Amino acid sequence: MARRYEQYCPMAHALDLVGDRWALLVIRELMHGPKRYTDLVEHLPGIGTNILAARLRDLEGNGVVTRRTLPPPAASKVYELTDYGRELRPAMRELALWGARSLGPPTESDELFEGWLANAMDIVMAPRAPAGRFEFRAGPEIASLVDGEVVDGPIGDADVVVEGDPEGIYSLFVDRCLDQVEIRGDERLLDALLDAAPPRIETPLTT
Amino acid sequence: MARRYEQYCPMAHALDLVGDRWALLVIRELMHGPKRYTDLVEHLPGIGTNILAARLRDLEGNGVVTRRTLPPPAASKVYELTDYGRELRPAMRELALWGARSLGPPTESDELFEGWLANAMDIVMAPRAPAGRFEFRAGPEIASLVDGEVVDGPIGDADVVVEGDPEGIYSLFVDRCLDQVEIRGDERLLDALLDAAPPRIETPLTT
DNA sequence: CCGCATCCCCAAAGATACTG
DNA sequence: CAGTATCTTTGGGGATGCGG
Repeated sequence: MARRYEQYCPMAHALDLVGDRWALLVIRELMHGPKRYTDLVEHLPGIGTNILAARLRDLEGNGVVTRRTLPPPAASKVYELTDYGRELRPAMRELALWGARSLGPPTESDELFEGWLANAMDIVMAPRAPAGRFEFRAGPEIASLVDGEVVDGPIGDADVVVEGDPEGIYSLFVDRCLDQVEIRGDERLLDALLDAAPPRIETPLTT
Repeated sequence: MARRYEQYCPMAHALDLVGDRWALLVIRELMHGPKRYTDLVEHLPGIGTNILAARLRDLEGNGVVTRRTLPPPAASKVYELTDYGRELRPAMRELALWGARSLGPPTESDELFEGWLANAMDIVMAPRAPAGRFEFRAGPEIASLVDGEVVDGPIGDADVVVEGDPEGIYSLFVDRCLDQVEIRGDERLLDALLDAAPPRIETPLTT
């Protein structure tokens, strides 16, 4: 674990627990539910295996993550968040909302790892989404929102289906631009979703 | 600046901007208003001067901080948050609230730097505080809350004055324990403050 | 004094190979 | 599959220097 700040400050203490590099991204992955070591490696492009092992050790020691062995015959180990770890969701949501304001559309160098769409929807839109069945498709990536719950993959009986490339989805979420995506179904309900969970892009990118 | 994550994720992007070690603590200091380089060094015990310079450079490049030269005759340089930087407040508040739940009372090794009380009050209590004039004293450290605004130092005409040592203040804020502090004035108003902005300590420390 | 830059050292991160 | 071992690189911590 990285060195502690040793200041009597709630935020410094929070950073002692989850402020190390990669820690919050590991937690982001575990927000969807328990995952195996290898699953984590796949969803965290660029992380070294030793780093992941170290982070999981630290987070476990800090009471944020627990290690569990699945009952036989599966018998593989999974990592999952503790109750305390799950309570990070509001903080992560605010941080993600803040980041979204200067994120911009995906570029060449951005890794569009499996699950990016579900991740973004879960943390940015899910908490305030209206009731309804939404399905979003960005190339191979498909994620749905059912009454405020994010579901990986397609759903049947969707009220709205949105299809486009990552840039199109971005322009929809951030700029409310409907031109670069194909929309089938209840457009008003989609408007309600965009109204309820706006990424609130107010600040231009400065750099 | 540390290496970027290069993932298309709003949170990963936020961490690219303010996820480096010390960055959020620098921003915490600037939340109260512009500060000079040396003021920052004093309030961030343990930071290397080169690290602080690097962080300020990075944050400036990321559009979170600006550098300004005061008009003569002062002519000294100050750093202050941009509008975008100030918008980090909700994220920092949530993170601090989360951290507060496992912070515990101050220990020997915790540095009780100047301003810790005002900091904690500002980020944890100010956003939901009821109208009223509160003054808190923990040894040499005095901070006040006037209608939801944190003010350094004592105020005249306070509705409530609370006096105690850091442990006592902690037990008041976190455990609602009134025994270790001396309270003068309107106890009901103090109750309202504690109700409105509870640190919500629900999870026991696991380590 | 203020605002850094430089230097040295070590700990953590990255990359890769390998093992129970 | 789930990590450990090993090596290299990079950034942080601490002290000091130095121009404005």
